[in-house]
Amino acid sequence: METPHDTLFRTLADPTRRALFERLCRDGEQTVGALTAQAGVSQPAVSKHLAVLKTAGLVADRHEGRQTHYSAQLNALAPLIDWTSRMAGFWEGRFDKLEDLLNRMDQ
Amino acid sequence: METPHDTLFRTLADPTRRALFERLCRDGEQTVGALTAQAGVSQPAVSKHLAVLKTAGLVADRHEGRQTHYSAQLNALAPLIDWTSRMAGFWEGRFDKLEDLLNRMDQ
DNA sequence: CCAACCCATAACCCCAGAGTTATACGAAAA
DNA sequence: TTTTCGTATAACTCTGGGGTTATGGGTTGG
Repeated sequence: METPHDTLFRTLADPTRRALFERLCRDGEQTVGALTAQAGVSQPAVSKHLAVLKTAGLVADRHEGRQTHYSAQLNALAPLIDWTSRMAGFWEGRFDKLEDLLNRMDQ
Repeated sequence: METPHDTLFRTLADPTRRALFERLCRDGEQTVGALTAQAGVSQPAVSKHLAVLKTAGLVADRHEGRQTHYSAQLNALAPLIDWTSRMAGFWEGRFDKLEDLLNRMDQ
């Protein structure tokens, strides 16, 4: 069986795929064509990556006529945050960890 | 060129390797033998994974006699936190995001 | 209806990398 | 010194999965 962490890390490990997800986070909903234009790989490759992202719950698709719009689903990152927090929790106290996060976000 | 995010995600994508890192976070410093005993793979495989983790800065090694002790380096997770925060930042305001993180840590 | 278009799927190639066994190397023990 | 132990490296195999081109399946426009 594959845990949510397995799925997330594996899905985000590929640079091309992660770039697609980042773009959807940055620029919002995009069509496959728009994504392909900047992906640096062929359209079928983009479609496959989007399918993987969808399976992982990281994106959602919306069909409109003959084009498909994809959008990022930020909730799917929750297991990643959980995992990081847990790893951090093994080390330092809760408040230290929080402080770190806040400082990091401030800069 | 490979960004810190690339390295981190790629390194943590493998379940066996991530399990090794998690164990080092949980139980602290461990010898290769101790890690091998629970890894479910051969000792050379464990050594290779540890080498990859070391290259990524996720672990440090300490030689004592004929055994090598490995320990987790939590600082190396910083780019992962940065990345997650940045993705979250594209979506919601800073306070909403913070609230989410706090809620998540509370449970 | 037919053509052009957008996207998904099929079929295939190729290689990075995770696993193995065998072996080399340094340190402790005999 | 010789042997045994702990770990790293070498050499190799093999599978997963990311890339490609070709094609299918709806959808819009002429």
